[in-house]
Amino acid sequence: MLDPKLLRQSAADVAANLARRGFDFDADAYLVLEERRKALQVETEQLQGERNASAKRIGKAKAQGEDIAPLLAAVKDLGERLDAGEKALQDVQAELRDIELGLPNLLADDVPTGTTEEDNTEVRRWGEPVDLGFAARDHIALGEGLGQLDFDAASKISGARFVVMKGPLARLQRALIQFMLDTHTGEHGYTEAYVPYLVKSQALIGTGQLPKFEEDQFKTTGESPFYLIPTAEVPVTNLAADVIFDADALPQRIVAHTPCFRSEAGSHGQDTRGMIRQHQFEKVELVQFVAPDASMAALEELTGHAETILRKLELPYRTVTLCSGDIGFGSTKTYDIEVWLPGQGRYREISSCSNYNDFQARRMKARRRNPGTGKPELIHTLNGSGVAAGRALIAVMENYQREDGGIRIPAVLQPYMGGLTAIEPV
RNA sequence: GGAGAGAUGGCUGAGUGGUCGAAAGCGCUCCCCUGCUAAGGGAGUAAGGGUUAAAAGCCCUUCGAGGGUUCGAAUCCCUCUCUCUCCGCCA
Repeated sequence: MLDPKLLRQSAADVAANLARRGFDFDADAYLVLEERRKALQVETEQLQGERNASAKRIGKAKAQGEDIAPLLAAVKDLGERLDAGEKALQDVQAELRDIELGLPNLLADDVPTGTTEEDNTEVRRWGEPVDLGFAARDHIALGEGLGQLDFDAASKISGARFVVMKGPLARLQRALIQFMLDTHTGEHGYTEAYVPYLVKSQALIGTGQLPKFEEDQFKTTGESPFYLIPTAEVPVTNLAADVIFDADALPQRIVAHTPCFRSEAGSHGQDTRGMIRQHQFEKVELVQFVAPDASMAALEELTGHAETILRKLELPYRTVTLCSGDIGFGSTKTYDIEVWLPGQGRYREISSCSNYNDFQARRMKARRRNPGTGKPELIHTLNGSGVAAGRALIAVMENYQREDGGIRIPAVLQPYMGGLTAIEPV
């Protein structure tokens, strides 16, 4: 959510910024509504003040044994006027809130303007795509060739966009997850967290998936349904909801491994084969709570933490700044890390690292005490994949494949694989 | 799943219809005093919002959440959520 004060005072500037995203914010309509809110609120609060004053008067009169009948008569119609005013005010405020919850975050100045991923700008590249010396297979051919990746079995059980893994390949994903968690906790100062995978709607409102992206979520039935988390960002970031951190409590860095559930509404036809885009996948997520002036530096740092994983795995990657048309709803600036996939002959997203500044914090009332004034102020939140485990598995398979269909195990993963150095074809 | 108890400010904890945003203690901040010295005294100390260019001031809201009764609700009524205790069941 954007600062309502900013919306009131600089609606046109906000509209101009959001226009870079291709988002149309009707500033004039908002301001009209805002004027109405102002009038109604002033009026309603005045009536409330009257009610409070007269109630006090009646109380005093009664205590002194005076006749309160005339006082009661004087406030006879106050209740009705107050009810009407409060109702009208509530309606306008709800309308304003609906608009505000639907507004994306303001873009940082250095976010490139563009419309599609073609317009993202590369900021750095690490490693060189390896020349395998033979025709690279994709992860599907490799996994099925090993008999350890089974899309048919998954489809029988759950349908499209699921996978069953078996044997060393299943273990390899687990190894990747353990390796990532250990690296982030051991070397990058993150605290590991285990969190719920089912959350209330309020949590998704806090991080920005709701109300706008309802159709992307899986949810349970019932009167107050649970939502399946689309990313650990949701439960982890909401740890800061309604919290006022002590002045010296930030930054906080939290890492969590969770499965992620996405309906992939609107992505029909995209990546239908293989396990690039699944309804269920594993991810290690990095989240940071930082002081308001520290978030841009933290974004660089967090992106570096994710990159470290790929470097240790010796997977070639490039890092891009998402352009205004490709960046996510709540982010002010996002780096995507794209890993080289020989089977596809191109770089594919394996991590997305975003600075939300106070956008999520305002929605979930995540604050800290300002060290100077002692007053509460909104913190900044960041998150990034560190990294997507399913896609990391694909990357390892395709980059470490041998001509015979076997897969070498990256050195850093071997301890997690019981010393295994390769997955051998049968 | 059954029975019971509870939810108040950073914490402990009073408060069963009015002068209560809320006693007292602890903690914290500032000031003063000081060889009864890991002491004493004083003042301050919730959050959000409106009005304002901003501040001050003034006002509004909030005692788990929502609804109701009332001129007036922390206090009465209803619904819900959560926590704790006991029983049952269970990874």
